[in-house]
Amino acid sequence: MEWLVGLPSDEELTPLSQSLIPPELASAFSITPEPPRTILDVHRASQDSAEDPTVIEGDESAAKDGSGESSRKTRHLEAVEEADSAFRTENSNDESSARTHKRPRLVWTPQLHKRFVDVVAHLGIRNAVPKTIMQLMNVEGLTRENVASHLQKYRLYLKRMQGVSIEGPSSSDLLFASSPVPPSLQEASVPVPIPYAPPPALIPMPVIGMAHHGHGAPMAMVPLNGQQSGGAYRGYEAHHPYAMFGERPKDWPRGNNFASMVPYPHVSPRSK
DNA sequence: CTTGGAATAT
DNA sequence: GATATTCCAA
Repeated sequence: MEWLVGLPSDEELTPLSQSLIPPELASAFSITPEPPRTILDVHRASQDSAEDPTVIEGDESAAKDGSGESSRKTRHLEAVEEADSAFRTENSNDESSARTHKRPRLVWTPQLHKRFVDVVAHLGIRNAVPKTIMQLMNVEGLTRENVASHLQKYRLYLKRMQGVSIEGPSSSDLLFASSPVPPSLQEASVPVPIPYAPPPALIPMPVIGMAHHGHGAPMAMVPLNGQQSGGAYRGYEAHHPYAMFGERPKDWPRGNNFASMVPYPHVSPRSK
């Protein structure tokens, strides 16, 4: 197991599912355009690409399946796989024609959120708007409103952070804490290569195949020692894969003096 | 006609 | 709480 030492952690590894060849470039060379990854693909790849050695070695701990598997290299994916798709399995009826039918509720898994944060960070808050973020994330099925909604919440999270800096990440901040945003939300208007989706530029940059090692089994991660004793940590087991956003600050812009905000910039007389 | 985003709804 | 949807002004 010594060989594990020094290997990049899961977070440090190059995110999978990044298009190595820009669409334009691909088409120019008659290369079959690489289809955008499905959220499910991302996850599958994440877990499947390389089972965590520590887990493969007959360590059943990861397979909290509990369905009594014998000592074997259990592909604890069957159970997980389905349950882990970002979109909740809805009606098996595939009649849905993109329109006319509402999509299943999106689940912002750590993987997805990671991409989101990366993109936002690379864009800089100024340019980080739903549409752009969505495009750069390059995840099939992801809609603008999906991103918009998440972004809205993400901003709230950021706001809370700058407020009280000396505040240990609460148990529920796990997800966000795992993919911290560059404290200086500097904008990178200058194209810092965003792995996930190549910008519409035709600049053939040398691309070398990179074998990404897989992904460990961070899923089993659990709030470190102690934490909040009282609050039972149900986490993904009961509800969501991870707690994304932390709890709200004890007291925030309630009737307090936050002069910067205007009473009602939005509301207008509904005279129609 | 499209998009960002706060407010609201589920 | 997490996401979705509504709604209006840019």
